[in-house]
Formats: sequence, C-alpha cells, structure tokens
Amino acid sequence: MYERKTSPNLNCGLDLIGEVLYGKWKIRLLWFIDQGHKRPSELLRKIPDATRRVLNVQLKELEDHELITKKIYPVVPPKVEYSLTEFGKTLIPVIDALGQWGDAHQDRLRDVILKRAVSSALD
Amino acid sequence: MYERKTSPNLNCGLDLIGEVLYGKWKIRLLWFIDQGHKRPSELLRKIPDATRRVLNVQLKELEDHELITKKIYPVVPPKVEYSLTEFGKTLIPVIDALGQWGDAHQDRLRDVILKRAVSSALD
DNA sequence: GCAATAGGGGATAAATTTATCCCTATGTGA
DNA sequence: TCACATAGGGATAAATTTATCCCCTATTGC
Repeated sequence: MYERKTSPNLNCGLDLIGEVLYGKWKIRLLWFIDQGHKRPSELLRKIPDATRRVLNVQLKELEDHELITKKIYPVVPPKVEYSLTEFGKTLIPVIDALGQWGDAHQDRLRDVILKRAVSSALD
Repeated sequence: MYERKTSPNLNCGLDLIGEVLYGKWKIRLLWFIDQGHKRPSELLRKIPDATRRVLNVQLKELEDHELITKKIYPVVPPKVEYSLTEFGKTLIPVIDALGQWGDAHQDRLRDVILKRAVSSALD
C-alpha cells in the first residue's frame, strides 16, 4: 500500500471532509451503495470507467474511514456486500447537494470543462 | 501548462461538479473569496499550507470554469482582485454543506483519518 | 543604487493517484 | 478438462497534481 510522505491537513471541516471524500470514485461509491448496489461486481458495472483495482482500493479507504462496512459471505463463488454505516449515511444529503448542483448546471459545466480542455490541448 | 492525456468524465452531475471542484485548495479558494478575501496575498495568508504557485494555478482553473473573475488594476505594485461570478455564487451553499458536515463530525473524522494514516505507516 | 512590495510564471522534481498486468482461489456447467 | 463467475491483491507503469526554485515587472522609499 502506498505510504504517505506528508501529513494530512486537518484544520477545518473542509479539510476533514476532503480527506475522506477525495478519490476519483469515492462519492459515486457511497452513492451507489446507498442506492442498494452493494456488491463489488454491481458497483463495477455502475462505474464502468473505473477499474476493479481502484474500486477495491477506494472501498478499502471508505471502510477504514468508517463510512461503509464490508460483509464477506463464506460461499463460493465469493459474495461480498458493502453497506453504509450510520456515519456514512449522514453524508448522503451532502452528496445529494453536490449531485443536484451538477445536474442543475450540466450544460454550462460541460461547456466550460470542454472549452478549457480544448484550449489547453492547443497549448 | 500540463496537458491532459485522458478525457474527463462528464456523465452525471457528480462527474461534472468533480471536474470543477477537484483540486486541493479550490473549495477553500471559493470560500475565502466569498468571504471577501479577494487578493492573492490575502488568500495565501488564509491558506498558508499552499504555495503561491498552486494557488495561481487553481485560481486560473476556477476562472476558466467561470466560477470566479479576475480583475487586474493597472497600478504599481500590482493589485488583483478575484470575485465570484453569479455562477460561482450558486456553489456556496453546497460548499457550506460540505464544511458543516466536516465541522459537525470533526472529532470522529480526525480520529479515523489519523488511525488510517498511522496503521499504513506501520506497513 | 538597493530593498521591499505585489503578482506572475517557466522548468523541473517529488508526491500522489490511477491504470495495467498478472496470478490466486473454488465450485458449476458444457 | 476448460471456461466462467466472483473477489482479492502484488508489482509496476503511467498520469496527474503539488511543490521547489528561480527569475521577471515597475515603482516607492531609504
């Protein structure tokens, strides 16, 4: 596992939430788990742009941060289910606010994001 | 400037907001600008863990994404002021929600973040 | 002339995060 | 016997983000 060389910032609420939500797919993972997609394979199908490996890594971090729990069923083929903890559930309204803002402004956002991407590609 | 080699995900609201808010200090920059700390040197003082360079880079991205505007006064020594655009202002309630969650759970968050940092340092 | 001020930005290094590749395990069904 | 499904994880490479260093502008005050 990668070992951090610098210590995290823990000064304010924004630092703290950043520490647990930073990661390309974490928010989406919490969201889909809350929607009832609990198994790793389901999550992978829901987030096809991610690789299995990264999802595992990020799920592990969410678990370490006590936002989700992992239940392993001793069956073959393996079955695993993730669930939000009570703590994790308190994040859902916040994630909802993020998603709603993004949805509400999606056209404009696509526009400005692509505009910047294109102009930087032109040097 | 760094040129992206992969294209951004723009599927859903969460992708979109992620594209504009991702960056270690962006949320804080928006927040402090909204609080009236508009000059680069003020922002740097408010965010002492960041370097001048990164703040400039991230401010530029926020500007490209139309969340802030930059006003350069033609005086010496130079004076610059950033302000939120109307679009940027719509993000403030969302950022507020993030910060409030972080503040509300700060003890627990410090605890789980440090616990994970320590155990990974022990291999 | 020289330092201080306020703001910028290029080049490069270091840190961090994601992606790729490959290998493990165990039943089930063709 | 072989492929498939389901989940995991090590090693390493590539991508991306941050940090460091150093230099530039032009004026005011000493």
